[in-house]
Amino acid sequence: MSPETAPANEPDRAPDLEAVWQQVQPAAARRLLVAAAEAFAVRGFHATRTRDIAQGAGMSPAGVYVHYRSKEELLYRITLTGHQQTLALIRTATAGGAGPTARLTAVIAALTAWHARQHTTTRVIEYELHSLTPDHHTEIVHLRREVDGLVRQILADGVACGDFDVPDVPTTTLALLSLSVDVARWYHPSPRLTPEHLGDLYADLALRMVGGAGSAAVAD
Amino acid sequence: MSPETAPANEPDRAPDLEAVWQQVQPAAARRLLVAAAEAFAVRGFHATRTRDIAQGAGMSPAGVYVHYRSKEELLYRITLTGHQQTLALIRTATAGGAGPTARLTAVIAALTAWHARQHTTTRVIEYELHSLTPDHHTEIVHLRREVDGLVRQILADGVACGDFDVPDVPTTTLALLSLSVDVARWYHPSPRLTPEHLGDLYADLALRMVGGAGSAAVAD
DNA sequence: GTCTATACGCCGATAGAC
DNA sequence: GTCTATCGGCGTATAGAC
Repeated sequence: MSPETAPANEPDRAPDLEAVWQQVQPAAARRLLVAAAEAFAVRGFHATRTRDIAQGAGMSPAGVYVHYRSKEELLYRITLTGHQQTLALIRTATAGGAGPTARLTAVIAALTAWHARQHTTTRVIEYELHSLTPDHHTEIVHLRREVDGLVRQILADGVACGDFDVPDVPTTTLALLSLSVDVARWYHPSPRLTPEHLGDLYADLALRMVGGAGSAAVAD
Repeated sequence: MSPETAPANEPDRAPDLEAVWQQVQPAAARRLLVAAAEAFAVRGFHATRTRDIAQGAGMSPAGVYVHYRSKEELLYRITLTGHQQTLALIRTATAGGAGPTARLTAVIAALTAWHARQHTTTRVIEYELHSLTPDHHTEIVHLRREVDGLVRQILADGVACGDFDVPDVPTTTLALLSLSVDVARWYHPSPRLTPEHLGDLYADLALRMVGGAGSAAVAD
């Protein structure tokens, strides 16, 4: 392989997508994960053939089973890692003991930008859950409950100290998470609407939704 | 079939789901549509076997092809009718020449309640688009653009007359539609959270998001 | 670890009787 | 219009050489 051309089995991919799986070793296992995530995101789990994944990773069909026991295990690894990263993201954004307003805007901005920048990965982890085995599905649902609990706590704190005005905390929590999650469904990269810009817009919308300070632009 | 028992090929279904397809004739074609919508919603298009659909409609596997040319045609009919009903819903809610505030709350309440009550159907029409043939997919995307345009116009009108404060109309339109669409993903029937109640809650959230009157609770 | 070749079951769709 | 029977093809996963 000459230095001026990329190897044939390393397709030219968005660097962001590779970055998510950087720590996966060996390289062949990582290429398979990335290829699987791309295929699952575009076609869905059941419409993706193991041949698609192998070809995307520059391998023969049989090569998949050296690194993973089944197609479902690929989905599981993607989904598990994705949810762990989502949780880490939220915990980072809420750390430091800031007030509810700062925590809410930080979380929504980060979560939204993550769903936009990694829309390929997040499309899989948000919309292909039902293709997991029952055991794996149960495990992921537990992680999703943690996500819900962390955001709900911010709203509860904001209501308790009077910063927020929220008639129905559980449903508003769902609505806020809905906004960010659904970004994975429709977002495509655009110079007009970068992940960071969208994150800021959505953080502002979130603040308005909870009746927080800065949301009363109309009252001026 | 005795009068006190339901016929074996008419499973005990939510009446709401039957109501959506009431006008489809003959009855066998309707039963197939309903069975397909249920199966597609739970398992997804590619994980659903024609045998599942036939069994759900109380027919043999071959019976499907008397009424539909392919499994994809079933998905297409469900998706097309669903989008037509969505558009009709929005047009009804915006009719009458009311102001932007009344139109927005009516549309969001109706759209949200529709996604909740018909979460089985809407889960299919919102999340299985990618399994349509290219031609059918293109046709549906046109209908979706109409939906987007109708909601965007409400926001534009509200901004023009000063009722709304929206920094980015296209993105806020997407966010509002996101909220309602995503209901199809997570909603399940609950006495605490009826479709109508959720619709009212979301209409209030929508008004806050656009900085409309009644959203400035914090400013008092 | 990667390949070629293939086993084996499943699925969409059709044939043809009634 | 519905059935029984079945075709042809595809797709996951494995066997075994290198």
